[in-house]
Amino acid sequence: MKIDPNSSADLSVQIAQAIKDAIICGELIVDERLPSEAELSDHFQVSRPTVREALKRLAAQSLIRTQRGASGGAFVNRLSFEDAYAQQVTTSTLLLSMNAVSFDTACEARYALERACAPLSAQRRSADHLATMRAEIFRQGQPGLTDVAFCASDVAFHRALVDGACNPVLSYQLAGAVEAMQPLMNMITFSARDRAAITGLHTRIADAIEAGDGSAAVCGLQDLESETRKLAADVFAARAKR
Amino acid sequence: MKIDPNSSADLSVQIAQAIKDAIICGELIVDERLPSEAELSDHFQVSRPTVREALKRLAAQSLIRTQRGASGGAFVNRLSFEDAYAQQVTTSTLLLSMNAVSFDTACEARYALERACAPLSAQRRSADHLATMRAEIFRQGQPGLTDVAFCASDVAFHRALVDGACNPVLSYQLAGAVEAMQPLMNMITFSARDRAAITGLHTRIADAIEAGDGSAAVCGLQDLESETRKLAADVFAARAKR
DNA sequence: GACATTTAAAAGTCTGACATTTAAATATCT
DNA sequence: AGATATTTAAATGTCAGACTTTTAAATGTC
Repeated sequence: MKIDPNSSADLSVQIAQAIKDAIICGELIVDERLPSEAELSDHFQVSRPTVREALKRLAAQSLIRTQRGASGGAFVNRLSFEDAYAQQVTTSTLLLSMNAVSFDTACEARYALERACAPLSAQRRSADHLATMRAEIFRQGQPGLTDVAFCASDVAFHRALVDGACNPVLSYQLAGAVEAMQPLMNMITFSARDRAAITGLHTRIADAIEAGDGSAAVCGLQDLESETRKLAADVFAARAKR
Repeated sequence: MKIDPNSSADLSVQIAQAIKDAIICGELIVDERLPSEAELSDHFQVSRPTVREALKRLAAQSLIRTQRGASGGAFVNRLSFEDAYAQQVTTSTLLLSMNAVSFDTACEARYALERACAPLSAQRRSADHLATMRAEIFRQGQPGLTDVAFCASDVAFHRALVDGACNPVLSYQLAGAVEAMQPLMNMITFSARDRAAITGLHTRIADAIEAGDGSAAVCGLQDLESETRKLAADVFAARAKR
């Protein structure tokens, strides 16, 4: 682990990168303890605050965790699926909100990816996944449900569908696509009729998953995509007219 | 933007979270300048190094950028697709390498997602995307190509396929799935015969994309997945025997 | 052997200072 | 007057050293 004293980049950036590289190339392995801040500042010939800034950068990416007290220090963190999932969701959400991504573009991506999961989910879903889907469908039919709660339930339904594929990598990759749509969906007001249409399609999809019929599930998702996009188009058109 | 003085969490974590929340909820908008470090430390009643650690955490996630000099400071950063893409790739790569994800699991996820892009790509790909695919196929046939270079070319081919869908959200979401496979693929040694089989399938896929035949491309990807998994299984079996 | 106490190591925080960068204000020259 | 050089001030980047808090391990006591 070395830094280039002639580089114009900030020291804390260089140090963070050096440690990150060491982790990526396997020089530092999971749960291994990094040298203490004092030792690092000595090694890189910088002050402790500078080392600390570098470590905070890594901590922000869940690459390390720190522990206080005797035998504490910074440890290489095993990046868990949960951590990666959470990162993926916030990054995707911000990406969409900051780049004026159209509803259609995001929607297309989401459903294209979900359709990829459907056949696997139809084959492998556990009873639990199916139960979650049914429970969310039931919730969506409840009167007095707010639009925000309806959208949240929608996301939960789709998440169960994706998780049904029993492939954690797939679940992780889909996290952003599914959850980042929620803020966009929240901009829509759902009439009772819209909700019924959506819930009906959800039922169709759940039935297909239950029957192990992947292609039927794909068709259901296809129709749900059309329905969602039509709905959004109507809402935006009405809003533009006003 | 407030922090809870009774919380047990580190101050820099709390401050970073407070600013992050302000960005997510739109209280701070893109390119807006945050208060100076001195003002922030005054506002939160903490020292400047503590504020700086918080800012470094945010900078690590590309949520802010800092600029030195007069009229410098920290600015809310527009999260670009490039930044998000890079983050996604490193996170996915680390996730796979640190969690002993099986080759099959990662492979399944990758090809399932790619098949989702194929029909869109067949419809929308530009001449440029197609040219890239052809060029990579040509490169893969060159004698004397190292295994690592072969894998890199493979990734470039698939990236062009995905980008052909002309949906930046899709490209971003696929980044991790496609690129994170590279280290896993690099563990395989490709015989001349293996390479020919893969390159042949690539040609089949490119032909289908060129013809605008989405389902043929999906079939090609299906076969490529089988081929890849078979190949990997053979390599691992041979290695286990030794 | 079980429990309480001490101790030391490490991260977390603070204060205050200095260095460096950079844009804007000011001064100077043509 | 306008262009160019200089100064200035504000902001981040860096440093040094001290103090606080947490925590596990060593030590001591019953």
